[in-house]
Amino acid sequence: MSANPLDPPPDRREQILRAAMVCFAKRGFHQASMHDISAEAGISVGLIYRYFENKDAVISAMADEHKREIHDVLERARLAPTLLEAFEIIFTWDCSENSPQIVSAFVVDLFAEAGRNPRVADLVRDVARTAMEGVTDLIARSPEATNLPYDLQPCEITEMIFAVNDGILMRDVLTPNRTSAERRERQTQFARNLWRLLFSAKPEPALA
Amino acid sequence: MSANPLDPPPDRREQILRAAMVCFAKRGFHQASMHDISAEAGISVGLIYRYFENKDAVISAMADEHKREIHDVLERARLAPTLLEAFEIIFTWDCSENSPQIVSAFVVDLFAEAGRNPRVADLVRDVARTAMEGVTDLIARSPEATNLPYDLQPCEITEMIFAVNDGILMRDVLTPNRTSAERRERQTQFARNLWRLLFSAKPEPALA
DNA sequence: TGACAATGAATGAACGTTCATTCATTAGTG
DNA sequence: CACTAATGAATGAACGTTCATTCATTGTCA
Repeated sequence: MSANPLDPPPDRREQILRAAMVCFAKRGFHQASMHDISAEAGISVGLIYRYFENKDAVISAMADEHKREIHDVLERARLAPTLLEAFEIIFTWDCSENSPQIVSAFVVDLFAEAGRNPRVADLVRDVARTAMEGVTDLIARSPEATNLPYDLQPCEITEMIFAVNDGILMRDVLTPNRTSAERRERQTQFARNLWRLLFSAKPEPALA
Repeated sequence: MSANPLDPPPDRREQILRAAMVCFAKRGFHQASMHDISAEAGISVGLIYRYFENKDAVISAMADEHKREIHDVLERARLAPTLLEAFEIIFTWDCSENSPQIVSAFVVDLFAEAGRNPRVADLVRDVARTAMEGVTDLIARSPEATNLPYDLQPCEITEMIFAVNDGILMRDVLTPNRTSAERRERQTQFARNLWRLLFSAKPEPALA
């Protein structure tokens, strides 16, 4: 039952954060108790306080992880060969195989928390700003976007992209029993549709 | 200090729900205590229990109010002379003059709660479904939408509209000190941009 | 007075946090 | 190596606080 002595010692911080993610997604920040988290992690309550000052510190650490994750997504999107593929990466970042629908519940809660906790709001705002700058840059560099439709500003396009992305994420919490593959499929479709609306020339011109 | 005897008797239910909206927006469902609500309403704690079975019933009643409000918005949008004006009504429904940024905080919290409370999820899903059917119908009847762009299905268009709308609402909690007028202006811009992307013919065709 | 509206102190459950204690592991010593 | 001392990760009962909920009491008006 006990760990093999050759195994590396468990990374408690990581273990606690993973358990906290599950509990927060399942019950929300303030309804998930420290006992829930310790039980999910398979450790004692007290041990959490060896690695985190208090419950708020756990929440902040998870927001930090979220920030790092978004950064990674942006990096991957930057490396995509076409703008459409970059879109697809951005729109499906939360469709991980091993954590179905946990991310969206967590992020919606994170925004709700940001609405009343200024420290969390600063963190989320910072992530949002960085991500939007990255995407604006992405669009500016792409050959697809040399002729922007109408007189839309680049930042307006970015805002539209993020609004759509966040909107999907928000609605996702209403359909909790979709598989990762289904969600990925659906969100890819959104990415394609938005890309066509924004950047592709009309294939079938209007009758006039 | 006491009420003028000629005044109509206060509608306690309404009074409590208004106070609850303020408290929920300020602190969230589960951090706002019944004492907070009673203080905000200027009544005693016990009196709340004369009008609501428990705290969950208050939350449900507010979700019901939200449903009725969305219904009203849809009705007003249906009466709008043009589709663009209908869009503007839909996109600015939460920009009430007398309750700045309270609505968005509440709705984000409502979605977060829906992610873990099946009864709330059912309610929100029901609102969402009705609203989307209404908008799909709105689009189908409008002369602007006789030539839908590309091969977008009507329901895909509706999903795009709601994603954008919810996305804006979600991001709104990050900028709490915008005035109602500023938010209205901003959201009207989104409505116009999306409308142009979806329904207006390209004024400047691509070089090819 | 009777009927109902309203109060707010009391209750007990649940929570975040603390800390005295345990014990496997490691270091020190001959 | 054998034996003991020191370490600090890990535990979980206990503490003080907060909260939703109850209900005996008080106020109001016909």
